[in-house]
Amino acid sequence: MVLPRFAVIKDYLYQQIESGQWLPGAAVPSENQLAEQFSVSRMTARRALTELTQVGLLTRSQGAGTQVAEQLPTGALLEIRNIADEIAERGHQHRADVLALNEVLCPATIAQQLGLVPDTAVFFSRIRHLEVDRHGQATAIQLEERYVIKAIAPGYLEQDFSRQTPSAYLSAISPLSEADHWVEAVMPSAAVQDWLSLSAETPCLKLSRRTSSVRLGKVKKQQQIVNFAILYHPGDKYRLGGHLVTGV
Amino acid sequence: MVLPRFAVIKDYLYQQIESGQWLPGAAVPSENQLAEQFSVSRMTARRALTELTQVGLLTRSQGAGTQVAEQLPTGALLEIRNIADEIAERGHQHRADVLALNEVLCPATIAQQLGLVPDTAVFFSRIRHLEVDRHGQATAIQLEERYVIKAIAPGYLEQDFSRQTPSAYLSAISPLSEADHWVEAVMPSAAVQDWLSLSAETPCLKLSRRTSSVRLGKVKKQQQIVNFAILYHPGDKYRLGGHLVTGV
DNA sequence: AAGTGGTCTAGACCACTTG
DNA sequence: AAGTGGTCTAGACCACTTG
Repeated sequence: MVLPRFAVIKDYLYQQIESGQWLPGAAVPSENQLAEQFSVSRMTARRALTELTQVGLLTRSQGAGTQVAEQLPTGALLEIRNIADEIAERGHQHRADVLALNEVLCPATIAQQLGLVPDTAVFFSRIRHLEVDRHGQATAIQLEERYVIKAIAPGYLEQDFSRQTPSAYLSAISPLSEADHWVEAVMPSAAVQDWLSLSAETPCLKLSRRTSSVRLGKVKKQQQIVNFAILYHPGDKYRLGGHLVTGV
Repeated sequence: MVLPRFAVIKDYLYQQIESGQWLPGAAVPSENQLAEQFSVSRMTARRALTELTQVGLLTRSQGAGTQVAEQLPTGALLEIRNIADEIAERGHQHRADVLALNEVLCPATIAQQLGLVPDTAVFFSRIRHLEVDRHGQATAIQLEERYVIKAIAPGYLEQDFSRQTPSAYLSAISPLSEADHWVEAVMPSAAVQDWLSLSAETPCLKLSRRTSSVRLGKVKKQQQIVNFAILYHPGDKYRLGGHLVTGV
């Protein structure tokens, strides 16, 4: 197995750091030093340094040099999957019941998230997502409540969300987006219990998400809040899973 | 504001995709075509393509060309922060009470996570993390139960975990690591209620994490499971927050 | 056979930080 | 003033996919 030259240098740097030979904050050889040491061009040495910087192992600054990054295991990441994909991956069927799809006056708490004044008219959808197994047994695993800025998706109320999820529809409309989200453990309200067929003692995983559409300008980034969604999951039937480098 | 040439090309490609002019799966101009179109060298055009590929906007394959990536908003990410950092960021004090620090015979459920046979001896720690505000008011926000492979950290039982978190200690010992984790909503057991001073009706956010130490070999990656941790958080006093591109 | 992306070179000029 | 990283060029050779 022949590694490209830049990969050989990456390996070398990686080993020095992983083994603890180079501690966080330590100076790393410069592009020119590595180029000479490995008999490659500066561009090749540079590539090794750049790629390790991109994954967070090194920090670089013009004029000052390259260092081993501080505090590698700062934060781990949890992946939030699309509910329909997740179900499909388990080889099960996804079914969506549209419980509500209308225009509402935005409650104050939601208005705050959307950057609107309370009682502004917004589109609202409430959808129950069910997982149907091979025997036809259906289990409710997510209740989705979504508030959408009207101007963003004028045709929202005309969609058939039992066929395409609101998420898929909105993605198609504003392809690239940015999201803030957070997770809490809550006891379900009587209404949520009813919609998800839960007992009063089952806690829920509540995922809140605010999405913005992003447009990269020449100078600055323009953001436009698109929607706010609250996703409830039965605590005993759903997990948010993840996998990523770093974190103990 | 003068953008570097590769950034101008990135902007152009980004706009084509963001505006929907180029749909997922569509062919993107080749390196040579872009080089000519923007009057730059192939390496510069290549850089624009490479960087957009790294963030997942494009897919490339040797011989076949470059395409707009399918299913951009596939999964969002949630960041899991280190509890001590999080508290410090809010300008509060972190306090850790070591409730247990000893050697135990590994319960079957934990053994399965660690890849051990049940009843193997492992190190165990149970720590209560508290947030102390400006008025000296302390609130328990995390109960950490951790099972550590003995060979990985022989000195584990001698550490003072009220001063340095187990996470920080283990990071120092095996600098680079990889983790699987998942989040659930659960009702706390009587013991957990007691340790976190919770009422019986408060649900908990339960974060489970299995960490492996990783060594990149020339040919394959070697993994070594390091520890398994369960972190309980009061549902009404704690949120897992995140922010990242993609996802509606 | 022609075109694509992947690797690599030996130069260049620049902005920046450091002694 | 010397060294660093950031950008860029005009070439080269290669493995690979496609008509």
